[in-house]
Amino acid sequence: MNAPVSTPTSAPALTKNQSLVFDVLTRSDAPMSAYTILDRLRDHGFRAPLQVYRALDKLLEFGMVHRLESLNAFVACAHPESECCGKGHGHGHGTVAFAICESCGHVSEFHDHEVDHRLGDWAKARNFKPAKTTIEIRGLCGACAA
Amino acid sequence: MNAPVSTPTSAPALTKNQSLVFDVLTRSDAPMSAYTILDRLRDHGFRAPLQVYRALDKLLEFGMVHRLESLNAFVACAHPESECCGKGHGHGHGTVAFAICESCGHVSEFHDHEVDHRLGDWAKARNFKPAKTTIEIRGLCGACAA
DNA sequence: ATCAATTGCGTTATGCTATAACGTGTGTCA
DNA sequence: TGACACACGTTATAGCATAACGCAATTGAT
Repeated sequence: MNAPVSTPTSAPALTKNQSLVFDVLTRSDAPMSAYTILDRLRDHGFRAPLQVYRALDKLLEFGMVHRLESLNAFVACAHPESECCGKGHGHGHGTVAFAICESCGHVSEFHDHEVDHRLGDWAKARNFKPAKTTIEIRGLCGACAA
Repeated sequence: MNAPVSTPTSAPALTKNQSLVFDVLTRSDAPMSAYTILDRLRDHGFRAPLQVYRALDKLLEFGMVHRLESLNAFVACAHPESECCGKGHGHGHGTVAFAICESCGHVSEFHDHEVDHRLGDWAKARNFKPAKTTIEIRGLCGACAA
């Protein structure tokens, strides 16, 4: 009863908890902390942080959700589906960057090949093997800076 | 008695607590959490986290210490003193990037003009006003990847 | 000189973020 | 059918960070 339910889509099948967490994040305009997600899902039977963290772990693994390190919060991935520069396997993009507005909370997700390459070159020159790269710009978005 | 003590150097004068925290970070090979710093300084009279956090806030403000967002930890700034590309005011560098080895914990701090520019251009094109940019690459350093 | 503003400090209490450790149920597949 | 993998639920605990109080010392304008 707790196994993932297969769907007609190409995306990985999500379990009930994973779907609930993903839906909440998708509907949100701003990043959400795990505990805020938990509160949103109390009516759906969520009682403990682990239920959220376990779902988030899987969603992160699937590339459907990103963690914002400077905020200790999470956002649904903004890439529609099959964006540019897949890494070969199914899910998609390479390193992604975020611009986070400290006034309205809005987050813009973007990708820059050149930045990716420069960081990759730096690593290669030093035999550093990157596993995960975080790029987050905090500041004021156009609307709030006006 | 708690005021900063002036020194013959050009760096900002540090208070006793600030010096203690900075010294501990400087001597460390790896990033340290605030609570680890606290434990190292119990013998010097530190009793509470706030003593550490307050010192860290100032050191961050002075640009003498960096916070690693993906680790919730802190490192002393590796820039000797007057590196390239100061931002006009005294303390120094623009955006800095970190390569963090997940095996040995070593952190390399570096700067890349090109990356800076690309991210700056992205922001400018969207009227986004950057306040602070975080770039952290986690992976395996040359020594550990071998 | 003196008073107000500022800054650093110490303490207690609290809140937010994340994981350990245990046991249950279910689907898969040899 | 039994071993395995995986999702789940629960309780407890660990780790990171700040609020709110009050005191001491320095600064600097009057």
